[in-house]
Amino acid sequence: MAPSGLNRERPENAYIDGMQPTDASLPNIEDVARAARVSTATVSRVLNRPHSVREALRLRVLAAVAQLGYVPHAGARSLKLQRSGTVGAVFPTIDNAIFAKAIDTLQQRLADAGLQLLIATCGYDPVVETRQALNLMARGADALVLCGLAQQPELLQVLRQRELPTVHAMSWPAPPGAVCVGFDNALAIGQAVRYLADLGHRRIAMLAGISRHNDRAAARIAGVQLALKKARLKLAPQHLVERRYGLAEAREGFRQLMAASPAPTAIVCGNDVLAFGALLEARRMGITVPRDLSVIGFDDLEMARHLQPALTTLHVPTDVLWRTVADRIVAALAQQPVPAATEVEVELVVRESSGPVPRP
Amino acid sequence: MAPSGLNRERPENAYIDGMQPTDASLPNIEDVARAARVSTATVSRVLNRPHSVREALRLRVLAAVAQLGYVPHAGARSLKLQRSGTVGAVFPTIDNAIFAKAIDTLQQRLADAGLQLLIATCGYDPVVETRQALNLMARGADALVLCGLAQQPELLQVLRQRELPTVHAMSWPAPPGAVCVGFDNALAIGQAVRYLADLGHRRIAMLAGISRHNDRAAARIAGVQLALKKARLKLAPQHLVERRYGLAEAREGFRQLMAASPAPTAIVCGNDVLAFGALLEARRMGITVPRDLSVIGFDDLEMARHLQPALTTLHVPTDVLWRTVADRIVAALAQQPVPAATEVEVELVVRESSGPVPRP
DNA sequence: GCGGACTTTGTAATCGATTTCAATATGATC
DNA sequence: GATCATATTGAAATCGATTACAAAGTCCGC
Repeated sequence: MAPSGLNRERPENAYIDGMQPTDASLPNIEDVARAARVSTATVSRVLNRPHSVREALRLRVLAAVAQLGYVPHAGARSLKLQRSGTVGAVFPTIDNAIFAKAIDTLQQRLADAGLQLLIATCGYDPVVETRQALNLMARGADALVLCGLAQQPELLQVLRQRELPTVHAMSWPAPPGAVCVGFDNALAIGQAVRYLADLGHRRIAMLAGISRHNDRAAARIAGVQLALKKARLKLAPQHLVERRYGLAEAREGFRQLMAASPAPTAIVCGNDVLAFGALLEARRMGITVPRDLSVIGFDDLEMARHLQPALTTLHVPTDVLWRTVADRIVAALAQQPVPAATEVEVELVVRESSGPVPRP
Repeated sequence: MAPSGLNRERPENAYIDGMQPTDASLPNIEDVARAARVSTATVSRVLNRPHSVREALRLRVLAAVAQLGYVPHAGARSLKLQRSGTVGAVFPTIDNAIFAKAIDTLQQRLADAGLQLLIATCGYDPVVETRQALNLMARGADALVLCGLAQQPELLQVLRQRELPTVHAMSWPAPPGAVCVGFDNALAIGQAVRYLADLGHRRIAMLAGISRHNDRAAARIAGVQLALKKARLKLAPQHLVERRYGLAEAREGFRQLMAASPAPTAIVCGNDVLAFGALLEARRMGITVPRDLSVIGFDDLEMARHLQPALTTLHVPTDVLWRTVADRIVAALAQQPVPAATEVEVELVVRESSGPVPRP
């Protein structure tokens, strides 16, 4: 008799091969036609324009479809129709709530129009972005969504050559010939600077994202500089720090800014993740916000209103923005005219992390 | 002379149609063959097994490809090859860092194997999950990734019928015939309960996710109940609250738990988002964690270690888990044997949000 | 019962890439 | 230089769905 231990074989050791793709070919339209005793043309019509087939036949066909578990072959379909029903999007990363929300919205809105979203990420690297975009094209994407305007020229050229409908999101305006939905990053962040200056702040610093290869991050820095200039102030070199969009990096960058002399009385951050890091580190360092220091973010992630102190930040209407992106894609694929540039409004939301200059 | 205002036409009003799909058909393999004065077979070989073509010809073909901007038609390719190089995944949502990370890892790992990830979301609704999965299949997905084990039977049946390689992530073990990579949610959360009980807590409450249609949320509740029972305790009805995974919902649920009498001295949360909400609301209510109350999360999102107090939570090795999921898919598509169930280890990480029972 | 108008259905060509099989070129050997 | 083995290349069939066009069926009034 076998030792009972054999019955307790751990699942890790159980290899299964039922998961492998079979060689048993799937039912095709011809199988369905045969089963329903009609032609393949009729089957196709039942599936695509049901109303054009007499009810009796239609039901017979549908029964056959259900019985065989028939699913039309997407490849064959896209070959004949010359479109895949697929839209590609390249994001810098997915690991930031602002992009996660974007994907969520985009995906749902496209799905409503019968389109499937293909996603790729490039880690803020334009070379990878180009590769990913070409890859999506090769996979048959009918249209493309890209973030910002800092793509490689060769990619833009291929897109133009193939006349592939493309939308640039999150930047505005777009160069001639391009379609964009977004906002003016420089102008938007200027609101925060003006607000701080009006409160009496004179030593305003910036905790920025990495500006290289990122037109939005760069525009936000430029926007801060411009707004400071208008307020007859300037961004001291030691008051500008660029860091990756991560909490740990943000905390480190914050420490560096606060070590500057003179220390800033307000910090404008390149996005909310950086601002979260700033708030967290301020707390750890015993700096009370907003009494000792004002902190302002950009994006208005959900967490912003929940933190204590609640974060003053620039509210980006992510939902509207990405719904609009989806609408532009849908319109273009339906051969409808598309506005070249669409601006969404970014507003300063004053919460608890900002206030008047501290009394020395 | 035209008024200068005309030059300032706002971009919003500029409609462009260069974005529309053209009728000018794209170059196909035949065009390339003609341009390179070879047969289509040779072009195909250059692209798929370059080594089998003499260098002179290969270069001529590659030049033609580059010159025409030729990209193989994915549909035609998948039609002939009977595979699309595409993997579908249905996630409950993308708007939770745990899934965002998952997608990130999965996408990258699959890309390394030359596979493109197709993503759909179902909002924790199994009916939508089925629809999305079928949709992905119709789009030609060669394999599928699903979350948990609570799929509708009809979906599982279709998957089995088509013998489509499928991996269930985040649960363990799997029923016979299924492949899973995950962990035992009940056992994992039991660690947190035992730890609290050992610290002397007797009134332990749970802020859970919605358990309906979510085997993982349900298992976590069951795990808490089981572990409490082992510690000769039980989960009072007023000490169990289910809420959607959102900060606002979590805060509200937390208030309800703290209003119970007697109030709990520790709260185990269904995931980190709920725990974040609990910490934030505790602070707002003037409850000091961990002095007055212990809070434990589940997932170990990046934010967990950064909050103050840093969150004690169950660390889920997201990276390993999803890399393994990708590896299973890749192996299955390569006709290699695949372990039916793979367990990853979930460990309690004690930080600052938990401690001994408060002295009354 | 028949012509005409309209509906419904089927036949067969087509989309673009891959690959089998056969033909041709190349090189090695004596 | 002839022969054979090997390396390259090309012609044509094939994958599965859609649809133009033709054929067949249906319905109507007279």
